[in-house]
Amino acid sequence: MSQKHASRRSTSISRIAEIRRQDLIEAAINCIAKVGYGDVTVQTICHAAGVSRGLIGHYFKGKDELLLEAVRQVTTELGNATKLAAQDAGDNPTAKLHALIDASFSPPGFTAEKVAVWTALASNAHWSPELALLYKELWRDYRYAVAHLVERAAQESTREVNPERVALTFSTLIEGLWIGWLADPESVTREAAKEACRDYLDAVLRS
Amino acid sequence: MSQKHASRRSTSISRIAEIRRQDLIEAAINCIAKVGYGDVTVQTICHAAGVSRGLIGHYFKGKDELLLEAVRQVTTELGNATKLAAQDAGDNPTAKLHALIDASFSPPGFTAEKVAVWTALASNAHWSPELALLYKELWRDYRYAVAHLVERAAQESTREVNPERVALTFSTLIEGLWIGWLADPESVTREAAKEACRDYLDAVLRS
Amino acid sequence: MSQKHASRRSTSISRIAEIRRQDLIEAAINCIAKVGYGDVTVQTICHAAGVSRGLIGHYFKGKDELLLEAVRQVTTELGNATKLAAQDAGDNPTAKLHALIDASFSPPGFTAEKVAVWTALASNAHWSPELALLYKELWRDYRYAVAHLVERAAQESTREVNPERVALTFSTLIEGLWIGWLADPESVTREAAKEACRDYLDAVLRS
Amino acid sequence: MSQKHASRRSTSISRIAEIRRQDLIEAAINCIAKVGYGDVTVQTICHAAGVSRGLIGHYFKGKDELLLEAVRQVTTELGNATKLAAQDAGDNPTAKLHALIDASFSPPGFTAEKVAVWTALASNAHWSPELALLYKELWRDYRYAVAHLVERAAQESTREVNPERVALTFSTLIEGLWIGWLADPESVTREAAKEACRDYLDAVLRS
DNA sequence: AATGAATGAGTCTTCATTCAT
DNA sequence: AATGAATGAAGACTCATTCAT
Repeated sequence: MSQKHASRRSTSISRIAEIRRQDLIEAAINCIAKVGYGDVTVQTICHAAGVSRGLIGHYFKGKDELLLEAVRQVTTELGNATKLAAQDAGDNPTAKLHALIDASFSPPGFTAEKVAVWTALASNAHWSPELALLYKELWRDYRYAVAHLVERAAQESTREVNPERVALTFSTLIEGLWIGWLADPESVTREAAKEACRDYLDAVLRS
Repeated sequence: MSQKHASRRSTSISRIAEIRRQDLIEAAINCIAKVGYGDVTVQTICHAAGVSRGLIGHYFKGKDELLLEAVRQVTTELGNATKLAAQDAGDNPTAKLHALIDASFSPPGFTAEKVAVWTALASNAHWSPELALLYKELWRDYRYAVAHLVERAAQESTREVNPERVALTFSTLIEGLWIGWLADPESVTREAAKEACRDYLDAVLRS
Repeated sequence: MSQKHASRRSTSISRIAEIRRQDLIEAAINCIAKVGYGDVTVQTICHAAGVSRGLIGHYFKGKDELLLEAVRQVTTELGNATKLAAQDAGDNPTAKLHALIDASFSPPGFTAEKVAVWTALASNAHWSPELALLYKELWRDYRYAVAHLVERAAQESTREVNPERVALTFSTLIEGLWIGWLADPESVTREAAKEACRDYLDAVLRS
Repeated sequence: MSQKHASRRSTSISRIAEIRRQDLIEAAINCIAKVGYGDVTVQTICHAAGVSRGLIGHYFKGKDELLLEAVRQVTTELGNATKLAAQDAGDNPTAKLHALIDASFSPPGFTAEKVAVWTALASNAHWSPELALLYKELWRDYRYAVAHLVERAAQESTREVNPERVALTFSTLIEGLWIGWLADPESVTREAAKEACRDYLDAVLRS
């Protein structure tokens, strides 16, 4: 009984802690999207999270760690949404690739917040070892999977393709469209982005 | 004689002013590339330019104006390099497009400094009206020209292409490769970037 | 019990905030008196208050707001001292006017700090909308009350007086004596100031 | 001949110098009136004078000296205007005193610029030895003269007056009205100021 | 666990002054 | 004589972090 109590209390405590962490992370994500990665402040985040300024120190080493965590979470969610979309697309590799395109420019993977955070990740990786590492690993895995799909899809085609290069182009195009959409949403609408990706894929894979 | 003297003196004075402005702009560009757009400080820039901190106020309204000017200069130089490359490529539209690709990933258009500044421009446009305006105008003009080239190039092909969409994809791919190269130079080498662009162009334009 | 605790804590917290605000305001007042309104710095004030420079931002929007608050407090205290003196003087309007004179050149209404701050108020109102507004309202109310007293006092006299004009002269004379005392204390002693005011009042009100 | 030339040249040079000094002094006066004593900058003054920033060093030790010179000039002009008015008023001491009142609130003695500068003088004397000295001497002489006039005027009256005290009150009232007019021109019009002074004088001197 | 008071380093900006031309 | 380029000190303000409660 007392054990149960203790464990229950500890669970509830850590649960609260986890909730607070999550609150702060989400607040950080929203703030990045709202004011830009470079203009996010601890005060901004804590205000958005509805907690006091000092609380950040209880759950994170500092502002940088919180921001890194926020980026990590966004990228994880993006990855999950992508994987899920691919899984739901059945066995056909071409269909899977098209599902990736769809998922890349549709919620929940594609949202203003996620794109803003991703843009922050991509554009700051060069000066931040942590972000750089995260960035490289994410694309490496993604490109590996895409290359595999392209390879399979290309077998149906008579054309000769370089799967790695196509994967690089494909992923870069998606990232470019994200960043372009953020900077100038009028020129890069979601539909236009999808069509651009589809066009590319069709051109590369058609016989 | 005295007129000549006066004019000579006034010229040399304004020349000094122009030189200092240029020094500061170049220092700003180098600083952006060195420490990142968000971490550039007045001190950093002035130290890089070899002048005192207060001098920035003599030639610019403030830090923001200097940074904007730096971005403007880089984009102008990039645009010039691009136009020059296209001009030198002769009349063939396809050749011109390939020249654009080459120029986009070769000095002097393509340098670490320029890519860093462009990345700053693209990733901050969403939160800065000035940068947003600059960004939109640059790509609008670029895409207009590329679309025209694509249209002409496509006439030789039997395929049906949407010049505007191709121009969007083309420009986005280049920008994505720039940003990707900055974030992870190992994955996106210059050659790989060029080949990715060429691949795309060939795939789209081939009959 | 827990409510009492909570309320006590919240009280003590807000009390600290109020104390700090008051500390800073008083330090500001002392600094104005010590170095002059134009030479007061944030550093000066915070040093005088025994706190760090950054603290000013916690309790005030900035230096200007703190200075305005300091002026406001001094004028309020001056007004209170004046009203209290008038109240204590009984019903006789002439006695009340003489009480005003006494209070105007005796502590706690009349101190070096208060006079310095008032001088700052009067001499800067022309270029500061906030100070101008404060200044006008203070004198308007004061003159209104004095005019009323003069009117009543004049009924005992056979002379004809213009209460508003007397009130203006009276208040201006007091202010002039304050400023004159600050600039040259040897020429305008407290006693001389009082006698000057009494002289004026007697001359105007005597039959 | 050559001597004449040299002397003429030196004269014309020093005349230019004198003109420049005067330009700067007048510009300083205008700036004090325009932006306030505390907000005057070297740049402001030199711009108003139509000369370059560095020129101030050629004619004055620094900003402080120029400002002091500006104050000195204004007070001199004020004194001259006052003396002239008294002289023009004939021999009657009462008439002279009324002439002083008139001159105190009429151009050229009374202008916005002069009042602004005088207010700066009075309100800063406490923290500036130079201004304090100037201030004291000016009023000392003025009060001495006024006391003399009051003494003579009082001989016509049956009342007993303290000339020094009246002179103090008189001068303080004028100063107070100047400062009050600057701070709140609506409450202290020129006419009201004159009438206040006349009222006081009449009340004190009437039998 | 949570607050917010407090700090102090860091940033931009202003400005009087100096000096080479 | 005059300019304006250049400096560097000093100012106000922001902000991440620490810590007592």
